[in-house]
This record gives sequence, C-alpha cells and structure tokens, in this order.
Amino acid sequence: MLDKTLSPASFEQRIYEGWEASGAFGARPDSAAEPFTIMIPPPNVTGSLHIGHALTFTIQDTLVRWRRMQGRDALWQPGTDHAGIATQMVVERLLAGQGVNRREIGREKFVEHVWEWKAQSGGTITRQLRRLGASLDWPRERFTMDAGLSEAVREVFVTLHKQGLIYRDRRLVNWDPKFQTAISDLEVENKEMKGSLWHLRYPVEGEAGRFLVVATTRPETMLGDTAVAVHPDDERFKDLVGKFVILPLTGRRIPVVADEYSDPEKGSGAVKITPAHDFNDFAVGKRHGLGMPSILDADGAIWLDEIEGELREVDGVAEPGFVRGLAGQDRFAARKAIVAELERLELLEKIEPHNNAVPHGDRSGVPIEPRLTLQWYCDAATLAKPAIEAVETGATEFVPKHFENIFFSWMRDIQPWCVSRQLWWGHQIPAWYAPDGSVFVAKTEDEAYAEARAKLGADVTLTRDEDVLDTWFSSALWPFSTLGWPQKTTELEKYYPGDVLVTGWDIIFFWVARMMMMGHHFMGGVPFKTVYIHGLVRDEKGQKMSKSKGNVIDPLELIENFGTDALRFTIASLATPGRDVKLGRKRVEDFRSFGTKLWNAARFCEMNGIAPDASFDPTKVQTPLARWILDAANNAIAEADAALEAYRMDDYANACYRFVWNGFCDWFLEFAKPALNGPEGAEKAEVKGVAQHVLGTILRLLHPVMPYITEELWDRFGYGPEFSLIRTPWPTPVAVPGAEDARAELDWVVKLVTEVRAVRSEMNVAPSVLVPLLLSGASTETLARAGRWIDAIRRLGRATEVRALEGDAPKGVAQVVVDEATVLLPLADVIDLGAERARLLKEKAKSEVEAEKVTAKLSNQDFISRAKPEVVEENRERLAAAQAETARLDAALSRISD
RNA sequence: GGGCGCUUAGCUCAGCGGUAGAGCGCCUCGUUUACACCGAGGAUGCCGGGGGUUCGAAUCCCUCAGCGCCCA
Repeated sequence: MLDKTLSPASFEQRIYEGWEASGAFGARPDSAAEPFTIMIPPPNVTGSLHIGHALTFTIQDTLVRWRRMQGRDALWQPGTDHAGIATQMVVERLLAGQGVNRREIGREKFVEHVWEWKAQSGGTITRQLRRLGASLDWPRERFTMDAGLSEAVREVFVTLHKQGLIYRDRRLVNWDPKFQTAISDLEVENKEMKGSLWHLRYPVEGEAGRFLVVATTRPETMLGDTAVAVHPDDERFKDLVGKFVILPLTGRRIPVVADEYSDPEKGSGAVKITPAHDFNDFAVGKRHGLGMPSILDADGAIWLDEIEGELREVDGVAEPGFVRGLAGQDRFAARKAIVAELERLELLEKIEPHNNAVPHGDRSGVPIEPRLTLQWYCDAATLAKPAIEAVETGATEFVPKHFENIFFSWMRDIQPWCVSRQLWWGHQIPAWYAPDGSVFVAKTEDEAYAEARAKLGADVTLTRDEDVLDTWFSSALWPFSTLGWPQKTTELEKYYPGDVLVTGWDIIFFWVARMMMMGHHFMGGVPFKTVYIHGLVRDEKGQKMSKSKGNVIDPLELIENFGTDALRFTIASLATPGRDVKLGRKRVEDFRSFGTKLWNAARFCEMNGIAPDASFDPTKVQTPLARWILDAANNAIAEADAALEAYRMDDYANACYRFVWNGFCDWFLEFAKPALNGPEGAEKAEVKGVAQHVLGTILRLLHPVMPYITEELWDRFGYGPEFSLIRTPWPTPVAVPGAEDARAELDWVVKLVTEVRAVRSEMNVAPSVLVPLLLSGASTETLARAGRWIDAIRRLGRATEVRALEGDAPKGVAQVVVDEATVLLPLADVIDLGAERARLLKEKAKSEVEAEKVTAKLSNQDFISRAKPEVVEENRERLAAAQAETARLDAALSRISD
C-alpha cells in the first residue's frame, strides 16, 4: 500500500542511486540511435548549488530525460571549471586565516593548496546536482584543468599563435588592483557613483596669468598628463592649439592638441590627456604621438619611476618635493593630497558635484584601474566573423529569437580579448622567453627549447611566462575538449555539434559567444544548433538575489521541505521564455500539492486493484469513458511534445497539470467510481484497464520534470523493474476508435453535471438534498445518454433520478439549459422563486447580449464579404445557439410564472 | 546617448488578428469510503494612455508614459 502521505525524502536518494548504478544516465556512443547532446555549463568546481543552477539544470534535465525516453542517445556532459580568480581568492583567504601569504610559499606550494582545496570541496556541487535529480553522464565528468582539457588549451593557444590570432601587445588593460591581475572588459561592472568634477588651472606657457582650465573626475592622474585636448572647432581655445601649458606639480611642459574627443559641452571644454590611465586618452595619445608615462603601480599606488626624471620646480606651480612625497600613497589618498596642494597653489578653479560611471572588478568589487601592460591578446574580431555568420544563416538559432540581437551587438563591435591573467591558478601560458627577449610558443617546454636552440644556440636558457589564461579560454573549448579533442574520438564524431545549449542571458558574451568562435575555428562548425536562453531567478519581489540583501533562497532547503519534484515542477511552470523567474518559498509550497494530488490519485487506483496490465490494448476499448480518457491523454501527449519541442517548459508543465488534475482526477476517476464499485464484468475490467494504462501514460509524461515521484510510483505499481521508468519509451498517441462520439457524450455529461451543480449552489441547495432531474425538450440521444450515465449523474449531480419531464412542470423548479434540453430541478420546499426568476433573467440577458453582438457582426456587409467563410459560419452558429438559449430561458421563465 | 524587454483579474504570469485565460489568493458551501497539500460553486478585467491599419486589435503599426535590463 502507498503511504497516506507523500514523503519524497523516503525515496529520492534510493532512486537516484538506482538510476546511476544501472548506468541509465550514460550515453551510448556505440548505439545507432540519433544523439542528443547537451553540454553542461560547467559550474565552479568549488561552488555550491544556488537557485539559478536549479533553474538551468531543471530545464536541461527535463529536456535530456524527454529525449532519452524518445529513444535518442542522450549525452548530458557533466563537469566543472576551475574559476581562476574566484578559486584563487578563496584559497588565499583560507591561507591568510592561517597566517600564510601565497607569495611566501611560492607558486608550486600554493597551487598544491588549491588542488587540495579542490579535492576537499570539489565534490559539493556534483553531489548537489544529484539531489536535483540531474541525469548527467557522471563517468564522463570533466574538469577544465584535467590533463586532456589542458592539452586542448595548449593546442588552441599554440595554433592561434601560429595563425597570428594570438599575440602579445602593450596596451591598456582593466587592472584589478586587489587581485593584481588584468581582467577582461566583461569582468568589469560600471557603477554609477556620486563624484566630483574638479576644474584645474594649467598655466599657459609664456603668458603669465593665463590659464587653461581642464575638468577631470580623476585629478590624481594629472601626474601622468602629457597633453590637454580641445575641440578643433572650439573658438575659445583656437589660439592655444599648438602652444604649451605647464603641468602643475610636476612642472612638465605639455602641448595643447586639437582632438574631437574633447567635448566642448562637457566640463570646461578642455580635457587633460593621461594616455596611460584612461582608455579614451590612450586613443588620443596614439593619434598625437604623446608620451605615455604610468604613474600608478600594480596596487593602484602612486609610482614615480617613469616621471621622476622630468620633475622640475616652477615657482607657484610645481614643487618636486611634494610630488616625491606622494610616492607609494594609495590613489584615493593621493587624490586628496593633490587636490589640497592645487588649492593651496590657487590652481583649483572649482569643484562641481558629478555623477559618473566608475568601473569595478566584478569579483573584487574595487574600482579597476586602466593600466599599460604587456599582455596576451586574442584577435576576437577575426574569430567572431564566422560565428556571426552562423547565427545570421541560422546554423545556430537563439530561443527566444530576440537574444540574437544582443549576441550580434556585442560580436560586431568586439574588442581584442585579453586572455592572460596574473594568477597562479589556471592554465599557465605555453610561452617561453629567451634572455634576448624572443618568445617561443609551444605545446611543451621541450619543443620550446628545440625551437630556441635552433635559433639562438645550444646554451640558451628559457623562462616560462608566469601568467595563466582566462578561465573562459578553457570554457570556450568545452563543447569539443570534453569529447576528447584534439584526439579524433568517436564521441567527438558523434556528439559534436551539440543540440542545444541552455544558459541564462547573462552568459551570452562570456561563454556562448566564445564557444561559437572557438568551435567554429577548430571544429569547422557551430558547437550547438540551438541556444536556449532563460531568465535569471529573482526573489518574489523581482529583486536580484544576493547574500548581502539576505534574500537568497537555498534550493537544498526547498528540496528538504517540499521534495525535489516540487521544486522542479515549480521552476518549470514559471519558466516562461526569456523572462526572469520570480521564485519564493511560497510558490514551491503551492506547487507541491500537484505531486500530492498525483500520489493520491495513484493511491486510489491501487486501492481499487488497478495494476499494470501489459495485455491491455487501448485500440480495442469499447466504452465511451475509456475512449474519452484515452483521447484526452492523446491530446495531453501532443501538447507536451509541442511544448517541449518549443522549449516551453511552462506550457509542458501546465498541460500535464491540466490533464492530471482537471481531466484524470476531477472527471475520469469520478466517472469510474460507479463501475469500480460495481460487479465484476467487461465494463469494470475495461475501466480498470484504461485506468492503469492512462496512469502509466501520466507517469511517463511527467517523468522528465518530476522524475522521482513518477519513478517511485512506476516501480511500486510494477509497471516495470525498479528504476526502469527513466528508460521507458515516451508515450505516443494511440488510435482511439470512436473518439469523437465519446467526446461528445462525456462532454455532455460534464456539462450537465456542472450546470446542475452551479444552479444548486446558487440556489443554496445543501448537498444532502437529493433532487430528481427532469429533462424538457431533450432529444432521444440525450435521454439515452442520461440513461447510460445515470449512476455518475446521481453521484456527481446529487440527483435521485434523471428522466424526461412528462406533462406540466411541477411547482417551484430551478432550471438550467443544457444544449437543446432544459433540466428542471423540483425544489418546491427549498427554492426561492424570486431568486430563481432573477437568476434566469440574468442568464437570459447574457444570451441576449451575445445574440446582439453577433447580430451586429453579421449585419455588417463588409464582415460577410471579407471575413473568412468559416468565421462567418461560426458566428451564424453562435447566433443560432444564443437565440435558442434565449427561447429556452423564456420557456423556463413562463414555467415558473403563475 | 544607443538598443532591448515589460505593462492583461488582488498577486504571479500565459495568450500575440476572429466568443479575455491559468495558477495562487479571495468569498460561499461541503465529514459523497484517493486527496482539507481536498471537493463543489462564485466574484473580479476601459488587456498602461492616445492615435492609426483592418470587416474585426489584448494581439499589427505609430506615439506618449511608467518600470526593468544591456551597451556607451
């Protein structure tokens, strides 16, 4: 016997282990079945499951289970990434807690610590994914730092270098002073901040008393100014172009240049140019051949090495001693000191409040610093071209479509990708340097030496590049590196390209775009055919979840309390295309009832001896009830398929919900009760047969989204051996004889019962009062139906009997119109005739309004001539129905008027 | 500044040319032998405003407003 209450905790773990042990998740490279491939977006190896993971992996698992049941050879490739910065940060903090600094212990030791940390915490997320029910092919699990994947990284780096698509360049990067590494544009978040606009007076050379006022949001960078730019058309400064100003504090002589970058409307109209500390200024500097001294070090502190030599004293303007005193000061402290000094020198014109976007490191949270350094770059623009084309031609399609615009906008304006990071945790760049500065890029040290010796002689000593690659560099190779590339494996042959990539819109640039570039370049084709983009999970108020806000919800806690299936079903129901998902504990609690409903329906079946029967043939059923529910099941299967094909998780979940609850439970089981309670015989046998068949269909239909409860019921009922539902074929519609007649018949019964219940409820008739139903104007078919369904109607409509009205209507009846017939409920003792009259008049008014609306339409000549004929015909039928209804209500009214 | 999305029942959201929907919530009734995480019934909408196209607009176009996001 099934327990009275559903307790997911009692079977989830056992079932998952059963599936996993039986190899149900495994891809079958040797099978002839058509593959279905999804690459997992690799979570951070040291991370833990958050609600966003629950969303994306529920969607992926649902798709995978569905396709697997359809007979596809499903590969859901698992794995994790090494998350360079994040992981290094965690381990550094851990060591700091023990009073250890990574620089003290050195690179090798530090990396050992990271591997230890990985060994310790690396299983967390994969364990949690198991709790979510994710049917990943675990034996194929990969890690971006695995030997194989590392080989792929080296291969790609070396190849791209040979092709000139990876190169070293000295240009401005986004420098994170906290982590002391370059980061990519994407890892920078601009935050709107309240700041100031400082107006500084730069004395014009040779014109005593004349100043050029520049406006800046970053006065501390003035130490590195090498020009002042004004707009070429700006009349105010025309005579100054080509002249020089004296840079305060340092005494440097810098030119006034004309450049369109300077906006006459902004600030003072003149802008200081600091090429080594601002991206725009860097461009101006290049255009005008300006010097580019750096004045900040890796910590973001003042650093004078590059300007020390040119400091000179200028009376009332520059004082080398002051500048030297700034050395080593943090950029923000230096700002204060410099502003104060300029004020003292009366070179500060004014300070205006000013809001500006300040770039912050997304991991470190500190303002990033543009810094001139030598880094490795990838020529993203060249790699992007075929990737853009692939989306333009539809080789890869985004779902929903509009996300393609986001992809295009970024890809068409893509900047060189800085791929080197000044970290220790990651793939060390395979580049070696000779003492003379020549660079040897090779897959191994031996190869690098071989090349170096050939070029520079036998006794050359090489030093390897200290830096590692951006984590996304290895993630970009994921769709093929996990399949064994650069080796030519059967997996690579069979599972590349993948079918669909599922991820949130925030990852389009970081990962999707880069996989598209690398996939195309190295595999000669797109890495996946479809990119399904879902929203992000937000709290019930639509706020982004964050630890600092304290509004995060823990998927594991939800699983503990409501079960994995409840969480998954909730997520699926709310996952509307491309929109963010507002999710709270309450939503999961509400949706939990669906699993309970299914459990109880199954329990009812069990109590009535409904059990799997392989000999049952749905195409041979005779009773309208069996035909009707099989037809409804066909419809549910079709809806589920269509929804899943279209990546509409919400539609799929809702179609299942409606069929199970409003079809199977509300009506089928109720209609089945008389037969189930009745004598053994053909009818009862067929009802039981169809019940077990449809319950089995429901379990299969729901399995992708609610894997646990469906497997538990499947096993307990004995539809198959333990843990076999996951491998059971997906249901397909069956040919149902006489479906249309069955639908007409059962729909009529439903309508009759619903109408009778409604009028009883409105007339406040207690359920305990049983009433005969008298049919007036009923066709012989209707009377026959009433006869066939008498037991169900009695039970569901609280009726004593159903028969044709003979002679005059009794006094005091409530009446409802059902198709051509009018149903009379003699309620002389309980009915309020006034209320009944009012009710009938209201009904009549409704049908009259309907008739009027349709009449207006039909009397419009344009409508008759221009609308589609079937629409016109439909409206004619509607009019006839409304008029007939009005007539029957009139008759009903006259019956109760004395 | 450029671009995108959203605005439909109290809440969360489907629908995207042909009779306004779902879930939850709310109100009334209910110990009918699966289920109160239940059953039956009910109420609730100028489909953001304005204009246009069309025989017909929540749905297509324009415009305005508000909210959100992305990129500068």
